[in-house]
This record gives sequence, C-alpha cells and structure tokens, in this order.
Amino acid sequence: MPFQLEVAISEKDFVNRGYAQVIVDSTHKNLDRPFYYLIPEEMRATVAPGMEVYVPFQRRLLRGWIMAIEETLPLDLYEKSLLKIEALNEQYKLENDLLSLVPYLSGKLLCSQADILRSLAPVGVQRKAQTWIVLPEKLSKEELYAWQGLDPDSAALLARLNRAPGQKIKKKTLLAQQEEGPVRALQRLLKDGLVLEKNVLADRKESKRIEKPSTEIETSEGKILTEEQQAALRRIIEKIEERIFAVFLLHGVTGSGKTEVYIEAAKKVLARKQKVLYLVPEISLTPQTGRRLGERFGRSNVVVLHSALPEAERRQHWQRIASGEIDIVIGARSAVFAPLPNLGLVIVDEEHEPSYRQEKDPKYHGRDVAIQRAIYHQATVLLGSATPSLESYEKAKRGIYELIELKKRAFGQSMPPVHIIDMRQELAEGHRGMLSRPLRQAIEERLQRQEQVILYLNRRGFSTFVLCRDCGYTVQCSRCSISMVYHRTGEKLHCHYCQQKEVVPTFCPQCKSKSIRFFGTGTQKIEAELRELYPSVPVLRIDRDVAQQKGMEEVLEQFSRGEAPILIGTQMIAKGLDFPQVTLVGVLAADASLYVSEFRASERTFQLLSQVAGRAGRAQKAGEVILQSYCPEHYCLQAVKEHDYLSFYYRELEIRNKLVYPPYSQLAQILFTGLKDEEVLQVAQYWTDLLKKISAREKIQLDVWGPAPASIHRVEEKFRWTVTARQDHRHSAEPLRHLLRLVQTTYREGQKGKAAVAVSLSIDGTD
DNA sequence: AGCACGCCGACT
DNA sequence: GTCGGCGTGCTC
Repeated sequence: MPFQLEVAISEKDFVNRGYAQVIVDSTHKNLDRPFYYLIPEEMRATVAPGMEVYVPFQRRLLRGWIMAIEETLPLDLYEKSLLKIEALNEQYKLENDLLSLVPYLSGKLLCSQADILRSLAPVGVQRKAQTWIVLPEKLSKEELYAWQGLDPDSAALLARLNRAPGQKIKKKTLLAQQEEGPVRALQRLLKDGLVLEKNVLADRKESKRIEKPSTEIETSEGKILTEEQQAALRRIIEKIEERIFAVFLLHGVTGSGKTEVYIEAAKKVLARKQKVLYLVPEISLTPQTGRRLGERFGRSNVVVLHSALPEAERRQHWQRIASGEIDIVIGARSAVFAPLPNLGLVIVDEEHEPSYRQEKDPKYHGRDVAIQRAIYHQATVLLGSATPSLESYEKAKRGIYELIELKKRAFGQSMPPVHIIDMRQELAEGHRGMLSRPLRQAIEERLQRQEQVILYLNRRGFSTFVLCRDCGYTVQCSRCSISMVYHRTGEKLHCHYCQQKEVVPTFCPQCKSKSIRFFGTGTQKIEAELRELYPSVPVLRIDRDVAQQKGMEEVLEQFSRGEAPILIGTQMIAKGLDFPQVTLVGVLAADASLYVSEFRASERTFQLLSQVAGRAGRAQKAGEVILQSYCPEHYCLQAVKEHDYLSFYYRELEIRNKLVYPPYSQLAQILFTGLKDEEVLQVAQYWTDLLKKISAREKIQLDVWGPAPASIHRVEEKFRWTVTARQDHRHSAEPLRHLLRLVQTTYREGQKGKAAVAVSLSIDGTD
C-alpha cells in the first residue's frame, strides 16, 4: 500500500530529523562549510532548510542558515556532543529555487556560500550578538573577603558584579572597566560556576519607513503596437504558453518601444497566474518604472525592491512577495533575488549595462542570475537593449538566445544625425577651449530657437589635476595613487576614489614655488565656461556632487520645466530620461573612455555614446548630436555616427578574436590587495607561481600575465596588484574555475590562514 | 575572525 | 615552581 508506506516514512522522518547542517554568517573562508547542530525538540515541527538560525559558535552566537536536515551524523562527529540551535527566525524562509543558487553561485563566482546567503536574506547584515555576564546570586561580605585573599583580580570582578547580582552586564563593559588580568580571572570564575555567561541577541531598533513623494506622472494607456512589436510579441507569447525556458534578446533601437513589448508580455504572464521580475540597471530608474507598471497593473500588485530601502520596508516587501501577494517586482541588480514564487517572466532592461555586475563579492551578474532563476522556473527571459553586450549578441547569433530585432522607431522618427568634430583640427587652428566652434554655434542656434541642450562630460569637478609648473609635482591623494581633483564649490581638492578632501595648496608642497596651476576639465569648469560665454543663460549641472547635495530629481525637474536651456552632466544623465525640448546633445570628450586599459573599453564607449545620442530629438522636433573627438576615424565613433550596431559588433568581434579576448576566451582577473606593497607583490608572485605549477599539473593550457600593479596602484591606503590568466577555450569556464579554486585552497593551506593580503577572483568570459 | 591551547621567558 | 607573553590551530 503506497499510501501507508508514505505515512510510515514521514512519521519516522519526523521523529528522527534531529540534525541541521548550518552555514554560519562569517566572512572567514575557512568556515565556509556546513556545521552540524542539534535541533531542539520544540523546533522540530518548524525547522526546514532555508531558515535563518542563531547558533553557538566558539562561545559566540552567530547567524546561520539551515542548508539541510539530516537523520544521521557523519562518522567523525558521531562521538561529539553537539550544540543546540539557539534560536530560529520564523520571519522568513528561503525556498528551494533561491537555496539552490547557493552552491551554484558560490562555485561559479568563486566566493563563499555565506556571501550568497547574505545576498539572499531579506536583511543582509547579521544581528550583533552580545555576551552578557550574570552573577546568579549575591555574595556575602565574608565570601568576597575570602576571594580577596585567594585571587585579587577575581575578587575585584566579583565585587563589581556583586553590586547588581542577577543582572546582565555586557562582557565588553566589564572587561573594559578592569585594569588588567581580568580575562583569566573571568575564566576562573566561569569555570567555578560563580558567574554565568550568556549569549543574547542585541535588540535592534526598527528603522522608520521613508516614503519619498513622487511628482512624475506618466500615462501609457492604449498604445497601439507596431507590426514589428506585434511580431515580437507573438514569438514571446508562444514560449510563455509552452512554459519552456527560453531567452529572448530584444535588440531594438532607442524609441522602438521595447517597454511596450515587456508590458504586453507581462500581461500574458499575469493572466496565467504567474509572476514577473523586472530588472532595471539603476535604483534611480526604479520609481518611474514602478509608477508606470503600477498604473497598468494596479499599485498593490507591484513592488519596487532595492538595496537602498530602509530595512523594515525591505523585510515587509520580502514577506509580501514570498507570500505570492505581489505580481510584479521591479528593481535594480539585487532584486534578482526577490523571492517570487511561480516566476513566469524575467525582464532585464538595458541588459548591457555594467551596473548589473556587482563589484564586490559575491561578484554576480544580475542578468546571469536572472537566467539561472528562469531555468529553475522554466520561465521566459527578455533581455532588452539598443546596444546589446557583445556576449549576449554573440549568444543570440549562435542560437543560444532567440534574437528579436526591432529596427523601426515606434513613432516613425528618424535617428538624429551625428556629427563628429575633429578636435585636432580645432587645436591646429588655435581654438583651445573645451567647446568647439561648431558646437558653440549649434548651442547658440538652440538658444535662439528656445530649445534645450544636453552637454555630456564624464568627469566631475573643475580641474582634474593640480600641477607645479616649476618642479612637476602633482597633488596625489594621501590614501590612493590618484591625482586629486579641484572642485570649485567648496574650494577643495577631492579624491574621487576615497572621497577624501583637502585644502588647495597656495604654493608647491615640494619646491615651495607659487607656480601651482590647475589643469584638465571637469563638469564644473564647463559650467563656468558656459556662464562666461552666455552670461544671461541659466545653466544646470548634474553629477554626483549635485545629486548628493540638492538631489538629482530636483534638477531634472527644473530642466524639464524649462528653467534653463542647458544641462551639463556626467553619465548620470545618459539613462532613461526623456526631454521633448532637447534637440542637441553634445559630447565633449567622446573618446575619453576609449583608451582605458580594459578589453571592454570600445564596447562601453559605443554603448554610452549611443545612449547619450538617443537623448536628442525624442519627440516631434528633429535632434542632432555632436561628438568632439581627437580620433574621429575610430570605428567605434564611426559606428555611433552611422547608428550601426552591427558594423560595430562585427568589427569588435574581429578584434577580440585576433587578441583572443572574450567571447573567444575566458579571462580570469585575480586582484591582490593589502597595506604593505612588497607583501602584496610577494603573495601575488607566490600565487602566480602556484597557478602556473598547478595548471601544468592539471594539463590546463593557460596564458598568465603578471603580477602587475593595478591600473590604480593604491586605493584607500591599500596597494593593488593584478594577475590575468587567459584560457583559450570558447564554451566553458569550468576548467578555469576548477583551477582557480584549486590554487586558492592550496594557497590557503600553505598560508595557514593569515591573511594580510586579500585575494579576489573573477572570471569575465562567457559561459 | 575570535578564542582556545600550549610552549617559552621573567618573576612572586 | 607560577604567570602571562603571544604563536598555532580549530570552530559542529
């Protein structure tokens, strides 16, 4: 009888389910394995994998997560008396789809399982456990005197505790109050059972709910889809209905109406009682997307989730999402871990954006995790972009993704003409200003016609470096190896890496000369230059400085109300903004990001410029784009000019192929950081030797470069060295990963855990 | 990371 | 002999 058998097993299960495999929330890599704990009787009915617990660990109380529940113990633990789980957090539980990401991602991203779990939990930071000391009952004077003779240190402690018997005193406070020797004394007292030690969770204040007022109104009802959009939608809906995992790459020029396709696909999924996850590249874009979808699908069904939300709010949203109450979750990168049950559709808007890649451990890519989650749920994925990442487009070409092209703009506008100004020629003709003559002329035309202009320069501040003309000294940050940037507002030098500020020197700190001068151009200087050229014209500026002080939203509103005809900004203004009055976009240093030493530099530049160019002429009025460059003939700029993604794509692929860069290889970047330069180099060298040796042993063909100083050698007082390893293998990163893991463990075993130098691994190839 | 244990030098 | 220094190793 199958039924009876089932009952029998589950009952037996229930009685014997006594041990929990727990991964503790510690940053230490040696602890990245499950530890076993006894499940107390009263918890047995509730515990399940994916729950958060607090467990005693080395006389401390640590947060942890249950990975599995076992009936039996591994042999080596058989004789041991296990500790019990101290507390169970019943507020949330990670369901299987999320829990299955833990081994998968930690293996793929070369980070610890705890790193992944911390990202999955609704609240990332662990509660601080406090150790309290309690004297159970009051001692008599005689007893204290007796201790005085035996052991003065212990007596002093006891006297202190005796003032408040039965009360909890923080261990730290107690030890800090005593002069010396209290640790041993306390140990003796603990051993004799005179005092008790107790680990308790510290109470934590609930953070307040902050609701920002929103002013933007958007209506997007009743739009009629174009032929292209409808065709795209038909293909997508087909997959949604089959309920088979599929990834679509939606390559659509700016204004081709990708969002409408997303929304229609979402409708279909919701009608099937499935859920939608909608990722956008930046937190600043979440409110507008949220509002738009809220209007379409009802406010109570849509939630915006991101890491900057107050803790209490995030926990509350997490709860509602997990319960199935919410149909659509919108958010930036971290929202990819939203606990949506029954996921049917994942949208990754602007899939090429680098902000989907997290820089610190766990170094996940939002798009890749999204795809992994979709595999679990057999869901459909929509990757959208006007300028797809090379890796995605290449996958689409190989048929791993399904390619959908939207070639026409939804309202039939043509793409704005792009002009490239050769700045070498400007210079040769004696014009040294940051604004070329053609650009100035174009600006003036707009001023006359009462239209608006956006100027783009990806450098904050006023002058980018400060130099002594006599001895060549440049002011560097004291904590980073980088020039400090002069900011006119506040009259300070800023470090853009560690945010440190310094006063501006009036004479050279090295040779005492007064010939200290400012060079290089930032957004503040452009602002000043424009004020000088057009004194009566108001100019607005947006960069991180402004965003921090008066808020980006406010400036954007001023601009959209037409309070100023000119807006100057950094790449913050490249994304998602739509100003119908803007008919000119100027990029002051179009090639600035072209020559950074990164194999994605051209790709990034192409994407950024195409995006900025897309800001011009969004509505009825025709737009124009002006790019200032010192190398107008570069294929990247030419492709932007022609609005020709494909020619850029093929050209760039050719170069990647020739140089054996991804997608034609797997590139591993290993970063070493530490306070002592020689020590960091030493470790990097040792590590590299190990890598070479082990790759030879494992017969994995590898090119290894380095150690070399990182492009910025020192950041926040820490020195940085890099090693690059390349594997000429097109379709799998697995051998390289395996190798790096092997080297890392061998290295750790050799080092016996002392870690003055941090090692960080990442693989930037294709999978 | 903490926090034990343990093996040496300076001393009640 | 004892105490406490800090170097090494383990944590269910």
